[in-house]
Amino acid sequence: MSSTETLLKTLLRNPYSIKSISQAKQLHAQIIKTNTTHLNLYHESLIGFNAFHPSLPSLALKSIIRCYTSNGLFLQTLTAFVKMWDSGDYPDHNVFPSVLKSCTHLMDLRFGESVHGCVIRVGLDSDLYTGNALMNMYSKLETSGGNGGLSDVACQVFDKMPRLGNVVGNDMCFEVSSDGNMVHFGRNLDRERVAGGSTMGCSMKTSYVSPQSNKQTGFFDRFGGMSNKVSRRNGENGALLMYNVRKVFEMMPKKDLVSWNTVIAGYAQNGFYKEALNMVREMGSASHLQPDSFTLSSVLPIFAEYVDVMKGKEIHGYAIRHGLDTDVYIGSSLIDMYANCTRVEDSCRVFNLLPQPDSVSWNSVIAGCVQNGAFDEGLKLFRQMLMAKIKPVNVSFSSIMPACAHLTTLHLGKQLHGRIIRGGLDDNLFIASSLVDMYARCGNIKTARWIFNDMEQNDIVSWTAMIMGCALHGHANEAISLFGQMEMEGVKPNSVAFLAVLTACSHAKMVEEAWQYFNSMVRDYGISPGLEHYASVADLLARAGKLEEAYGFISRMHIEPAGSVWSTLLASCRVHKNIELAEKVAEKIFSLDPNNTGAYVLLSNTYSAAGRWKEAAKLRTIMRDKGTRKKPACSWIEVNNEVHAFVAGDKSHPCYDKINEVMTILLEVMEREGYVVDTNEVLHDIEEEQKRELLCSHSERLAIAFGIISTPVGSTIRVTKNLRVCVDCHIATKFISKIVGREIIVRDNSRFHHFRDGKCSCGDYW
DNA sequence: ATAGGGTTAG
Repeated sequence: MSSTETLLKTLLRNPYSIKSISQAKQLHAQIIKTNTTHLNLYHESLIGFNAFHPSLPSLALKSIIRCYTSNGLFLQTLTAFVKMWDSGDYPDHNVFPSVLKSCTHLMDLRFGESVHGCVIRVGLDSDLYTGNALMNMYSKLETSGGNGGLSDVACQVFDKMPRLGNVVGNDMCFEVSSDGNMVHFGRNLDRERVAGGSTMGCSMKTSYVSPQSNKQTGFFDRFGGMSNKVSRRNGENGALLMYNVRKVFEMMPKKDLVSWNTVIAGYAQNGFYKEALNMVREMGSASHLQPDSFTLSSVLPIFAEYVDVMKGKEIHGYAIRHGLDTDVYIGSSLIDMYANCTRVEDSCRVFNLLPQPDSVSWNSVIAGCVQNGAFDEGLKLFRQMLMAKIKPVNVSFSSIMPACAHLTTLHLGKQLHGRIIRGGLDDNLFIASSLVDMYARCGNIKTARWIFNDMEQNDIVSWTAMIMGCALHGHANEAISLFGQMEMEGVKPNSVAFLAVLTACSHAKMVEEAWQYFNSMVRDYGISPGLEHYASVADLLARAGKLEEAYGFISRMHIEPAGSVWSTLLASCRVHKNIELAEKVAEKIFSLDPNNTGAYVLLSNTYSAAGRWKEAAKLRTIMRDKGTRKKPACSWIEVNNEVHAFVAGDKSHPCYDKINEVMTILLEVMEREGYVVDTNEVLHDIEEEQKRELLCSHSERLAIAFGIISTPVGSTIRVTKNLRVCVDCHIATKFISKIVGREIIVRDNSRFHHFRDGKCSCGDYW
């Protein structure tokens, strides 16, 4: 504490040292000028001080209230307000906006309603600033439920706090409908009508001191209040929602741009999109006011959610014409809107044009990239953000973590986790869920489970992350058991959760169980299956060898099957060498997508596998004529933060000689132990020895061989492939894992095969 | 006194 502050405190503690109002005013001015960290202390002192100088308190309290609010000391604001009210002094138009703002931040609707009562009583209900603050409060705190205004969660917080005294026998001012909702307010209502209801008023006899005065922030983040755009999107069912905002608005004799913007934002945030847009129009016609940056950044999220890029662009154009396109608020909304419309490049363009991107702009563009699958770009931007000295916040971590999860870069994820813990952010629901997902996807199920168990509440997202992690890594039984536990704990599965459990079934060849879940989803939960659910079941049937059944299932889908759904069946036709069906399926794919090169290759390989070289060659000719090229199968492994990628027959790696040496030795041992190269699947027009060589230089095997020579003995080898693992490689890797005594994890886009001691976690179900 | 960004998807 500085010497000035000490002096001030001493003066305040010795009220007799102050002799006149003017001296007091000087002191007071000094308090406001001084650093406000210890405002709390000053306030306490001031209260004592007031007792000796009864003429002073109102003056001091009035300015200190504004001071508290502008420094985020919202509870102190309310305490001071109560003191002021108690002292019988009327607050003025400077006080109410601050007090109402504090109520809004503390999510205390009931206190706010009381304050509204005071506003009316004092006769300030026509004050512009006060009205605006009132509308803001109602639009943020009122929910559609009939519980008198507070959401369940908010009630829990609220009930723990000391309340104001009961309101009995005052001349206040709310009319209450039978369901407890306030439907009208006004002055001088008949006392009798108010008495029996659940009315709140403003006889503030008790003081308002919360035990939580040290922890004033955090409500919003923890309970997803107004900082969460999803949680308040409940406009469909809330007839009463926005009623009071509207009412205040209509009663305001003077409205300015802020008033309009507040109502528009209220409508937009509560899901009344049509009304919000109508108000923008009305604002122009009725008041000749032009939309400003506030208006636009309230409206843009509507088009983001509607995925209406044309309307979004209109706004963008308007912003440019009015020189508002470099505004960070509009910029962030535009970034989000474009990203939501899957136009990440446009998001980046907007971002790059911002002269001074702030934390939210950075987080918007990072989230935009990650949500559209541009993981590397997201990570790059995250690093740039750190270099720009922008401190990562909650949102930053939960936005970037999925990038680590999908790239399975465990070391990066762990680094971020470290930062999260050091920042004390690990109890955030979003962050914890994203961590569970990251660890689970990286195969670190134990750590995922540990974080999962440590969470205060497990919602559908964290459950699903857990289930999906188990499913992808072949722990089907654990996934299914988790799903059961989730249902038992009353967490209702959604379509993503069902997808996760179906994936688990699919990975373990559990056909019966899959049907059960598929049917239960429709029957018990009324969720209609999406493309992914169909794809998952079809994939399961096909891999299980029930090819005809899979064909029938896909044919009977009630939505158009995408090429990808047919493709998994085609891949299985190849594995099971069913040419007739493969031809039928390929036909379907070509009718949907004539240039699907993957299908040409698969069909051609199916012919090869069955020894029908002519047809295979014919297809390759067609492909060549069409000029289409399949993206080559590619595998990669990360060693020391460096990615080493391989394609089949790849001799370009600097360590190729070593790799080749290892593979030759391995092949010898493998064949001695019973491995037979399945040469059937390769082209017929090359020598047998060449076939062997070709097979033994699959991209997966090159990557594994490199892993063997470049990573510590005993450590896990992690390889990723951009296509499905092939059968021959699968068998070979089982041998390799046993011979070198290492765990090998091969990921083929969607599933992880854990090879250990000659076995694979998937039970040879490829 | 008003506005923008986040977790699960074979």
